[in-house]
Amino acid sequence: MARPQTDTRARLLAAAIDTAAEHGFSQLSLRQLAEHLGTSHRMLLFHFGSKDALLLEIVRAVEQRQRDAVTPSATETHEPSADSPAARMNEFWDRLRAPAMWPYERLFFEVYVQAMRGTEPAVHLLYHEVDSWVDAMVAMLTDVGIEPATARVDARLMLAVCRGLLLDLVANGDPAAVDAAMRRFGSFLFSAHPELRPADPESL
Amino acid sequence: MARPQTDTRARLLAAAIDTAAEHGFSQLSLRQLAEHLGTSHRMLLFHFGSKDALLLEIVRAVEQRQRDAVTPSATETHEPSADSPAARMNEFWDRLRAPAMWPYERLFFEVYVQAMRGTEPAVHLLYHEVDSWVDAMVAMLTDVGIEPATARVDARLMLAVCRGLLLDLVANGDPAAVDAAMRRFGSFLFSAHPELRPADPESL
DNA sequence: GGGTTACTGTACCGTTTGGTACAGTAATGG
DNA sequence: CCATTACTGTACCAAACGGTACAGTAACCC
Repeated sequence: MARPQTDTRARLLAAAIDTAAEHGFSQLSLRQLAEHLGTSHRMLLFHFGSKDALLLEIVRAVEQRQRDAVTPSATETHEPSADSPAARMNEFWDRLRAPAMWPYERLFFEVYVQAMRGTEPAVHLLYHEVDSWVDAMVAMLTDVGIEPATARVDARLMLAVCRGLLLDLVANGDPAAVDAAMRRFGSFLFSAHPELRPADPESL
Repeated sequence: MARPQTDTRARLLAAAIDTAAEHGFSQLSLRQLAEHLGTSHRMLLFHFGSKDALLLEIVRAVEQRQRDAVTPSATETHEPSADSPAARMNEFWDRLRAPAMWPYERLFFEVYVQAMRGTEPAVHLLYHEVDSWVDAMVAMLTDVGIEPATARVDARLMLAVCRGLLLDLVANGDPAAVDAAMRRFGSFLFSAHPELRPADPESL
């Protein structure tokens, strides 16, 4: 047993992220985490060096997930605006609101709140957080013909709507009410930009 | 010295809320808090019984602040729709986005995140949280003539916009960008409800 | 076979945590 | 004057925390 080197470490990290998503990030202790993972806190310190180093890797994973959520996946054939704007936004929202994502959204908000307090491992999340989301949404909106100046404001607003509705959803668990509010926002957006309106208005 | 009974307690609680708003809620320890308050953790336990009891009182105070923020203050003469809808919404947002409120909004989000995890003293926040906001905004919107069915969806969306933009604001501190997004949302809302549009479009 | 590398368990360290025991002080009410 | 009430400081407790020391064990390479 001299080979693996970083194999167990990667397995532990993936399991640690899931555990943090499921049971909480801010109150996490190495001993509790190790118990969930079927190991000892001694092993976590061996593989990650310190608690902060482990938390930092979790934060980086959350950061990566946020980027992946907003960036069109590289596996798909990427033809610019293959689908209608409405279809792309619906798909985007459907991915975010899926119940399977709730633990990871809770994890995101937990890290975000710690980051806004300046707590050390979490603060790295904020470095490009809002900017990268806004940039990605601006790209999505300009891609379909909205002038950049307007797109930037619309993108920031849409980001806020997504975050606010997710905050509602993960705490209250009422998808129908949240979906209705998102559809309403879609209709606002398409009223302001009639050129984006889908042929079939029911798809909103 | 037999009189006061609850005087010091009230003073300590008010100071504890400010300290939690300024320095954080979730990582708070009785000893650190006592040091900020110029007393000892022994005193906090004497006046509040336990840490959880103290945190619960802070949570209740956060709850109260949220209700006060959304309910028109009782000190003002309360004539229905004395001001235009646009003016009332502007006033509402101005109150929320004031830098002096940032610590208390951070405190709110911190408690909210703990509540969505089910953490014990914080969870009381959620019991009537979204409902009371939505109800108050529904009242504001129906008050100016919007049919209740639409008002409920609009209110939930507006709540999400406020929360999302505040989350952006308290973490990134860019009032201009956030204000622009809120104005954009206002224009969306007033396009959907032309009867609410103010006489002076510049007031948006 | 021997040394190196990768990993693991046990046992411990100092510190901080929420909470308690207990003695003491100071003012009021009878 | 004395008992009660309201409060405060000191000193302690067991538990949990992050982190370390050290002695192993098991697989691989030479």
